[in-house]
This record gives sequence, structure tokens and C-alpha cells, in this order.
Amino acid sequence: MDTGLLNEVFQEASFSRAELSTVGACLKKIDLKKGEVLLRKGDTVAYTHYVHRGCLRSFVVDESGKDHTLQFAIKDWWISDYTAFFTGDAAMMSIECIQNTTLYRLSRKDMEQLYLDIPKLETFFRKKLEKRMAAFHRRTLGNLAMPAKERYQAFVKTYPSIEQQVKNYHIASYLGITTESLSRIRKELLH
Amino acid sequence: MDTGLLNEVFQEASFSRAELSTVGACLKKIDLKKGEVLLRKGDTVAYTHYVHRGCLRSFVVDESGKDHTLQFAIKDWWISDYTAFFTGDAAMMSIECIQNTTLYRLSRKDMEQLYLDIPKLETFFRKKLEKRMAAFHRRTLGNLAMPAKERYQAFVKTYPSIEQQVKNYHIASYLGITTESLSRIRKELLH
DNA sequence: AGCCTTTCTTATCCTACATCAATTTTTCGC
DNA sequence: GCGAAAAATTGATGTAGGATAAGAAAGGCT
Repeated sequence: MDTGLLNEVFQEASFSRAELSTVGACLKKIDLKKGEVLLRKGDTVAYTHYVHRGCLRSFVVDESGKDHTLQFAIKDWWISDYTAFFTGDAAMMSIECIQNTTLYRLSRKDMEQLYLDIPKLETFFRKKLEKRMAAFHRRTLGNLAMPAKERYQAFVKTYPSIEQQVKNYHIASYLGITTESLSRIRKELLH
Repeated sequence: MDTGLLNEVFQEASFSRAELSTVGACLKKIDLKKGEVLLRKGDTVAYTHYVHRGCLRSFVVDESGKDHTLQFAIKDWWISDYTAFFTGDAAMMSIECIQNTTLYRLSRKDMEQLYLDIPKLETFFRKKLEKRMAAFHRRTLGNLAMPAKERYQAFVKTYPSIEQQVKNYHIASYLGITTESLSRIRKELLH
């Protein structure tokens, strides 16, 4: 793996050349086409993934067949079912590519070893996790407090680049409403 | 601080006597009465708290004045606004005692120092955070998929001891429904 | 015990969003 | 560029849970 890419992945942390190369040896490049599934509900989750290019979404399908998008991931994001990744439980969600995508994956096993070799890395990922939790938290609180129209506006404001890239039915699924409702909301917002 | 209590707080981890006493020196006992507020929205969050006795809840109040309970904490739980605690941002939520409570608090500053002195402790708290995220995640996914009646049943099943201890309006606020709706649901469940 | 406050229940009506059912518009392979 | 499939829109109707307004129980406190 080249150093340029590694510096990109771990840009916030400052690792030595030796450390980067130790980490780099654990990352494996994966190319996926639009529509391909990275992780299926029920799977054991051995990896977390850094998104280098493309777009994915994590989602659950409930008993009544409704699809709920939990998160989109674009360049520079890490994505996995972290709950399952950390606990060893079966995945509660699925993850699919909604565009052609290039990922770098890191296994839980390698990660645990890396934590021992490079303590700074535990801090790096702990901070990632904290940030992710914060974002998820904010989103959940928003969902509680806001009607659908405001949730949509908040989404567009927070993730303009994602809003451009994904289908309306994915946005609707993220907002927890039907495409019909989203369509009506967008109409209203045009006055 | 006595060793018995410290062993209780850090029961899952195995720390040496010296480590425990280092940590113990950072914990401060706090007694609070029912109704007292531990943390107010907007505060800077300098502490996380281990619950030794009693019950607290974290909550947000939205623009329309509605109260949303995010989490209850009983004996053996840690509670704080972790987002704010870790990022340094102002608290997004408030935390209040709904029973007389005894806590042991740990400051972010001491925690960061302890991470350096006792690396195992970072692992201990990372695992706590992972578990918390998993629980919160599960709950959120449940909320997406389930109607109020099932959410209530799931709550009763998951937290029977909490269900006994707290008022119906707190449960309703946790489930994201009105007390009236909860009342109807409970009636239905009696056949 | 009796009074006052807090909590819980019940009934009626209402609203945001879902569901169902057509279209219309966009996208994309050939 | 054309036709089929996918995506988005629009309209009519349904429903879970909210809002409002009483009233009934259940705790305290003196």
C-alpha cells in the first residue's frame, strides 16, 4: 500500500513511517460494483471498511418489509456494523453499494493486534467511534423532535454531497418516510 | 475509597491493587436527592458517573416542549452526555435523579491521564462505550421497526427492574408516546 | 382519617403521514 | 433516438397515536 493513501486514511493521527507500514500491511483493497452487498444481516462481521471512492448505505428491513437506511458512507468514512464488529454478534444490518466503490478493509483480529503494537491506534479508533456515536445520537434526537419536513431540510444541509448522489427513495428510507411523502415535502419547499 | 467498591466498579477488568488505588483517587462520591439535576443542557461536561445506588434519566426537551427520555441508569451503569464529555461541546441533554442516588464521578481530565498511566483502562472504557452504542443502536432500530405497543413490551422485557421503579410518564417519554397512549396500550395488554 | 397533589385512565376529536392506485418523468440499454 | 424499466409525482382514502378535556386513583402530609 502506498504512503499517500495511508496518510489520507489516517490523516488526523500522526503515525511514524514504520507504524503506517505496519497498519498498511493489514489493509486490503476491495472493489465493488453498484448493487453489490458488502455485509448481509446475520453475517459475522470480521471487518470494518474505509471508503476511498463511491457510496454505500447500511440498512435494516423490518418484519413488515420496510427498508430503513441507517447511514450513508462516502469518501473518507469508515463503515461496518460496529455493534456486531465489536461484540462478535451477528450483524443486525446489511450494507450495500449504491455506487461503484473502492474500500480498504481492516479485520477485527488485525485491529486488536494493532492496538497492542500501536497504542495510538486505539485512541484513533476510539475517537472515530465517539464521533460516530455523536452523529448517530444527534440524528436520533433530531428524529424525535422534528417533523419530516424539517428532518429533510436538516439532511440536505448536513449532507449536501450525499443528497446529490443518492436516489430519493434512499433519502426517504433514511428519513423514515415514504417516497410519496418526500415528494410532497419537496413540492412544498418549492413554494 | 475502599477496595470492595472499586472492585465492584471495575469488576470486568482485572486491575492490580496499585492501579485500583490510582483510579480510586480520581473517583469522587456524590449524593443526590430525587429531583436534583446532575447535568443541564448547555453545560460543559467534565464528568462521567458511575451509579452506585438510585436511578437517573437523561432527557432532552424539544422546541415544542416535549420531553424525551433517552436513557435510564440504575446501579452499575455509567451515565453522562458522552458526546459532550468526549468532544468538549456543550451538553445536548440533561440528566436528573428520579430517585435518591449515590454516584462516583470521574473527570475527563483524570480519565485522559489514567489512560496514559493505565492503558488497560482505555480498553475498559472503550468496551463500555461499544456496549452502550450497541444498546442505543438496538433501541433505535427497534423504534424504527416497531409500533408503540411492541416497543413497550420490549422495554418491559429488557429492563424489568427499571419498569418497576419509574413513573409511567417517564416510560412514555422513553417510548416516545404520550402517557395517554401508554395507558391505552397497557389496557389492551390486560386483554 | 381526610385533604391536596400527583399520577393514571377514559372518551372524543384531529392530524401527520401511510397506503393504495394511477400517471408522468427520468434513466438507460440497445 | 427509441422503448422499456425505474423513479418520481399526484390524488383519494385510511390509521396510529396526538391533543384536549375530564374524571378516577393513588400517594403523601398533617
